[in-house]
Amino acid sequence: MSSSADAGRVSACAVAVDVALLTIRDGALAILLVEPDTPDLSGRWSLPGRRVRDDESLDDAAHRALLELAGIAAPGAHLEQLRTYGEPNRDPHGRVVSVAYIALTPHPPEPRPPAGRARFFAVEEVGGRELALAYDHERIVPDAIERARSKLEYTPLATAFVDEPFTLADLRHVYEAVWGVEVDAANFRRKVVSAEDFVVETAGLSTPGPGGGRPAKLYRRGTATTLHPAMLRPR
Amino acid sequence: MSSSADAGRVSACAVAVDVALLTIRDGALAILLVEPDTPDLSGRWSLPGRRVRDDESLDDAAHRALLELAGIAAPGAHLEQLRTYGEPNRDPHGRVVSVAYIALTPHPPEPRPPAGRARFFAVEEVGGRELALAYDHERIVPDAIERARSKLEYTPLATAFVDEPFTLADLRHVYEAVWGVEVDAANFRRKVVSAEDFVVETAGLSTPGPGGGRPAKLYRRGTATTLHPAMLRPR
DNA sequence: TCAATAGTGTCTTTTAGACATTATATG
DNA sequence: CATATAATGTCTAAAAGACACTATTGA
Repeated sequence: MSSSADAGRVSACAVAVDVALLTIRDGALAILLVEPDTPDLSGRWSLPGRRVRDDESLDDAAHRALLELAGIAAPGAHLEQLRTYGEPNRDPHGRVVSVAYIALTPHPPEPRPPAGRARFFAVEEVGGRELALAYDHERIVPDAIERARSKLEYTPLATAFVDEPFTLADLRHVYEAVWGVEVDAANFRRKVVSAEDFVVETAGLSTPGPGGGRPAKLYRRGTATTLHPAMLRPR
Repeated sequence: MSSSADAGRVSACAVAVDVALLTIRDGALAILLVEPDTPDLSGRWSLPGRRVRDDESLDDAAHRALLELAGIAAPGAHLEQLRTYGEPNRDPHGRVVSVAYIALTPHPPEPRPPAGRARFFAVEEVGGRELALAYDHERIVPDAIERARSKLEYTPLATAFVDEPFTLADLRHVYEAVWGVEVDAANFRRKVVSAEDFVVETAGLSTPGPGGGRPAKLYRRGTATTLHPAMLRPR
């Protein structure tokens, strides 16, 4: 919007970003949380967040939050806005409007926080009572999880959780981990290969595990941005 | 996020809201634009936007922008965040982070701007060259339109464009206006009534127009938040 | 009556889902 | 050989879409 016209009661108002970094760990959806070493927060874990600098884009601030608070450089991770949380009293330190992001990455990059602690939690643990989150992150985290779950339905975003090249079993395990349900391998295969440009077949084959098994074809990400038809989760 | 820890190059940084108010006008999707009376913007139209006050929620600021810049009080309108636009140089007056909203309302409420001009444009006109938008609103407007189009698919949001009670023809005209396609009345009816809690039938009947015609059953909004199955637009 | 609009029936195609069968690897 | 995993085939049910048909109004 413009400026000049409306003076009003507009004063210092901070803009921050909070990042929900999601990954697949031990077959389950996991989220990165940090424990600030500041004494005033009674050991509550929170999403990594930083104030946005004057010369920095919101996306850049999100990457910086991951780097400075968890030691994670994830330049290739999928990063997208979740929504902006701006209730006047959401932060006890003053008015802070926070742009929340979700970031998706394959495998857990090991957190190396310069201060405090940082680790991945299975999302199942986060809902419980024993893990209290700071600020309004109790609201942001479920929003982030639901966003990931629903975007797997109508976008090819599941591929952001696997390294290339990948097998269709790898991709299916992503859906199973994020949705928390079993997916029929045969029907899954048909839907993935029939959805236009979701994945592209390579010439390679996977090497079977120690117990044997037929080698699987290897695939790479396709160019699609939405899935036709969608991969709907069971209702 | 927190505060105290990171000082950095964080300074004055304004937060604003911009609102894309969408409605159905003359059978087409229309958007509200305002023409600021400030001389420095060379007559470019823009979305109504306001800076967010210290004591005000983002949603409240969105309503205030509609009221102060277009004279439209739409307390019942559907209001939801679109996304936040925060590139460092998006506003020539300085760093302004803008939380964009979409608002959906039945019929065009007549704009009565206290200053400048405000009117609805069919969204088809906005893409053209003769209507230049200020700031980065050229990006926000297509995002808003696409959001409305896709939300009609998997949410009952079409009902936000009609007054209650409404006929299924009214609702179908919303889909046709927003998507810009014709929708088969028979199949549309079947899908709407079979989608759980999309609409609820009332006892009333509509009064036919001057040319006659069978009176239509009247419906109200149901309680669903998502549609099962979805109302997919033609590909 | 006719024109106009609402609502139902029916048929075909597409998609989803359950589950059996075949293919190719290891030990 | 048995076991494990990948890939295909088959059948049924659900949903989408085209379109004919019936129902109820005004003129």
